[in-house]
Amino acid sequence: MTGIYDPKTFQPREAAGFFIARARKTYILALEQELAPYDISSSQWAIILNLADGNASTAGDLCKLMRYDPGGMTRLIDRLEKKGFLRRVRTPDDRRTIQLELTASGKALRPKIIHAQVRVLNRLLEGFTQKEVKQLQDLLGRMSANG
Amino acid sequence: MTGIYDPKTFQPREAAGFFIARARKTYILALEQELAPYDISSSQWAIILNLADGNASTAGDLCKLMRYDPGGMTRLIDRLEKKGFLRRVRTPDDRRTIQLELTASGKALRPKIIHAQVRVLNRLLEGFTQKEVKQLQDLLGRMSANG
DNA sequence: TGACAATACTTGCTTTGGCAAGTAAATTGA
DNA sequence: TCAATTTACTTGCCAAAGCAAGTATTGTCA
Repeated sequence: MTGIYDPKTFQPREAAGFFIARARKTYILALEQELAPYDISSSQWAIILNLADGNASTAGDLCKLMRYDPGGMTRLIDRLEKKGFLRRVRTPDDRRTIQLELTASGKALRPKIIHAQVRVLNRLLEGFTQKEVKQLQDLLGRMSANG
Repeated sequence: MTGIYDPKTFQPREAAGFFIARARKTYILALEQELAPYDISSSQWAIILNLADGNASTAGDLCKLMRYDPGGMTRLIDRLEKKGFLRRVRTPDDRRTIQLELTASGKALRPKIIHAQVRVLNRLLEGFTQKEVKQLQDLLGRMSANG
């Protein structure tokens, strides 16, 4: 079975990798602008959301979920804690793990983040049909599944 | 005209932004593994390629092309120069700009990078038809164009 | 039980990447 | 012409992210 791309004719700036990287950068930059008023960066909002939605409750959970380095996660949480968006809570049953709890101001960020994402995505997906969005997500999902 | 996503029903981990970010991470991680033997990181190979292919010849060119910060670019170039993959060359006609020239070992990286990308992309795109790849690139291209 | 391994997080070191301020050279306009 | 602006790069500062080594706690099994 011959592959999609051939090294002899491969043009980096016309391959899927390039398009993905560029779309991601476009998305991140737009989202950062939307979130600037709330004092959270493009790496911090994902943590807020995952905690708010119950996808994770510890640093370890977040690392697995986001394929993120534990060292970096510790420091990200440090900054979010310092900003008052979450707090670390030790639990007696396992004194190694530290539960993360959003504060009131942390919880208040969720709707702001959701709205920012919706605004940005709806703008970037202007001219797309629902079917095309579904298709895009499906194609990207299949790529990730191959990884 | 109503948008693609609605804040009331929006689920971050099932939206296009999430799929793009995940696919990009999958791609970057796989590519980094392939390129590890050659001592270049995921931000350095793009510079080598763009210089090798004549898409850029100065730091400024690279910044525009990659939407990259000039400060970061200076230091990236520092490291690539220290590794011996390129050199800075002042030209008399405009003494502000600094031409970047790949060394022999820098040029030798191009085919390695191309092959690594092709290997990775062909693996991640396994099960895709040519048409689907084209479609993916088209959808992502339209997103970026909206940005 | 008690040594050893596994788990969960932290810290140090490095690269990456952005912002802002700074320097040097070239361009513009009164 | 020459002061002011623009351009091109550099430097300092910081957040982000990965690797490796370290600490504390829990789990395992001989």
